[in-house]
Amino acid sequence: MNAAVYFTGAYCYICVMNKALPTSTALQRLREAGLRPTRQRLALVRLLLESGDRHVTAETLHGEAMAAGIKVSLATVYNTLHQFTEAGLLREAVVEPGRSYFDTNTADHHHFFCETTGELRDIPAHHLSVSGLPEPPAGTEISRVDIIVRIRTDSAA
Amino acid sequence: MNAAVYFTGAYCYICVMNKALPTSTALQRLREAGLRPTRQRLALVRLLLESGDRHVTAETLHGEAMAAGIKVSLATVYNTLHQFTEAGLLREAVVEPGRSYFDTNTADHHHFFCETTGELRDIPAHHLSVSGLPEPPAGTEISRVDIIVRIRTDSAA
DNA sequence: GTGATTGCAAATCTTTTGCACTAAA
DNA sequence: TTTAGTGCAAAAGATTTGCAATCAC
Repeated sequence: MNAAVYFTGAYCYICVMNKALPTSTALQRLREAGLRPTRQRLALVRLLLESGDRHVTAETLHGEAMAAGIKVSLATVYNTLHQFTEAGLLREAVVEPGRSYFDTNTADHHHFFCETTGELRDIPAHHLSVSGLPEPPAGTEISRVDIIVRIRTDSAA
Repeated sequence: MNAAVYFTGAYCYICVMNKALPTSTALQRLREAGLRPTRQRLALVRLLLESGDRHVTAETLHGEAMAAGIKVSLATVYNTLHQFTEAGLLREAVVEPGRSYFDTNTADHHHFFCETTGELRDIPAHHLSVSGLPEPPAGTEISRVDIIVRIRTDSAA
């Protein structure tokens, strides 16, 4: 990788990269997904995957990118999140009307959603089991079962 | 109830009412909910509760009201749906980003959601059981568990 | 009458899209 | 080059809000 390529304007891309996912891994992920590794995608993959399971909205990820000095437009963040989701790098979680969360955990799992704070937390699928699921209506097949455990902070009077 | 009160302009409110929930029941529901029984609320309660379990969006309910000759603005439909939900007459179901469904079934239950058609169908809670639910994070309590079984029509090649 | 409710239109918020420009291969 | 990707600003939806007019009590 050529440092010069990533040194743009007022910020040093390398500094951001140092703390993030190794470039090789990020590149590999994009290649596997069949997505051209552009500067923006590379930066977003690293932000997303550098730490463990994460839940972001387009808005929050865009904010992080800005804070890290990465130049990327909100429209591109939206587009990229959807491309990543289609490519299987992310999963979309629908828990609130009017807001989409994207989840870096693509394994089978479920969620705690705190109605008070808006925080989303994973529940590994192996913790849970559902029984008594009725047959899906004729002519349809199950694509996924989502369980959302809605919680709220104890009402401390 | 005074018929004259419900005879407004170009349509006969009574005609609409004949096929719907008895007025007494609709009135009672609103009274129980502490909501002043206005013409619009009365009409919407009846549309919502006249038949069994229903799933509506503000848009679809507004369309039904229009078709039935009931004068009500979309903004009022939105406001009313939320008032009904707060009052426990309805439940909100979040299944798709960018669209809120309201469910006339307020009993404990879950959903099939068809990704192909957008159709929502109830699964009575007694059909299902979930085991292995982890303790909610400290300081929080569970308010509800939502299970969405996402289905799609068989991919007939 | 008096305060709650409604309608309308404008505002807000999230998300998508069109198109000229830029960058990867 | 050649084509994919990006940024911006405008558009598109869904939902909410402000305020004057209207309605229930």
